[in-house]
Amino acid sequence: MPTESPMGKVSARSRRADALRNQQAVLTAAAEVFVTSGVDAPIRQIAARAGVGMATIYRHFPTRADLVTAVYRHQIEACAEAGPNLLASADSPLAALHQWIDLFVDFLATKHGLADALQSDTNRFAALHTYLVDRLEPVCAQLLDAAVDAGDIRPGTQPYELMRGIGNLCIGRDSDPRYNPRRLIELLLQGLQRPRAS
Amino acid sequence: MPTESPMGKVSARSRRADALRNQQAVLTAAAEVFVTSGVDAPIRQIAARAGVGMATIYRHFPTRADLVTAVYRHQIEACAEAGPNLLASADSPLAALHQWIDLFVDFLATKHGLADALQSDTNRFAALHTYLVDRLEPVCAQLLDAAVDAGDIRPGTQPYELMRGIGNLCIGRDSDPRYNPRRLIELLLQGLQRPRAS
DNA sequence: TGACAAAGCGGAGCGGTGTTCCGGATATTA
DNA sequence: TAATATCCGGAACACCGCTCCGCTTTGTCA
Repeated sequence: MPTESPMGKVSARSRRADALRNQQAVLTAAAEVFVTSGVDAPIRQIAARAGVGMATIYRHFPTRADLVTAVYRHQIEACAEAGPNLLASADSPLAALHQWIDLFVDFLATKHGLADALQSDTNRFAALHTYLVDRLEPVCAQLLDAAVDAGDIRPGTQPYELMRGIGNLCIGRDSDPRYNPRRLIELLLQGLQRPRAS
Repeated sequence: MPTESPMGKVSARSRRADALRNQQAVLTAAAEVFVTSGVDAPIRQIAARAGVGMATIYRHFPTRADLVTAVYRHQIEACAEAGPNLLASADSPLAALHQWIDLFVDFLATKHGLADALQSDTNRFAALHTYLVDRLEPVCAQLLDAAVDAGDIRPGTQPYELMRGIGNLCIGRDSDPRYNPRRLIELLLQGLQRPRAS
């Protein structure tokens, strides 16, 4: 008998075996489809690849955000855990912040259309947005605070705003070779380092 | 007899009067609908408000981008013309750049979902993107060059990248009170002013 | 003025997508 | 094995972008 996870996130208690199998199949299929067709791929396509009906997907993942969150949960978790590690290993808090933002950008940039979907005008993907913020904002805040304490950057920047700005800058990165979000993010960090606007 | 406009943009030559009336009705209706429902409002809705069929809209504005461009052409034009004027009237090239970017942000921020749509992953709105860049990039380049020549900002920043970054930062501005794109844009400009990263 | 051709119009219809619903299949338990 | 709670599949409905074609309106010319 498996011990119940504290959050009960994927608790196997009293669930039929085929339901679990299907949930796994959906996750695998979704991960594959997202790579080629982006996170907005039609549900029918994911269902077909997983060999299940559409209702099965909706049953396990009521909103698209739930599905996307489940698919990327591990990578988000890894990004969150990297924060404190970088703070311990990097040469300076500022360097740690730099490297962590690089990780964050890598995550967003390798997911076809993820950044685009995240900041959409409506609240599609609201659940994913919430999860991402809940998990990563404290990490970003810790890195920011450390850099401020070390005198590397000016105080006053809100972690939520910074993360969201970085996410926004990553949108549509591959639609034009003239646009490279990393250069602008670098500029943003330069702005943070400026000691103080008189 | 009206003189033909140089670009032939809305040339009235050899067009039926009802066609012109309808085109105007569509533009008016679209402008109204965009305010409440955003630039992604269903074509049917705009058609109903204008009192025309959907085909009439597609006939005058083959793509959605054409319609949006026509609706906002005057404002884009005004923003383009403001560039040189600001350069002449502001205290410094840097101040002119600041003020012009403020205008640009005002334009984007008051259009429900415009920024969102502009940078979408696919090339919906490609025509609008092209028009905006063609018209505003030279203006932005002129302001940047002047600021560089005056020694106000570091060289090397591409106007296209800057404009696009600013546009991206304006996405989803009203979905969370914690997010204020202007603060981040200010940070970006601070980064530009930093004399030189060693 | 009146008729004719060209220009323009409207909305039904097609293809695609999200989401729901329910009769039927399946796993689990006794 | 039989009973039942659980779960499944895809048909069905709603909505949207876009096209197509029979019909209407307009401008023109005798």
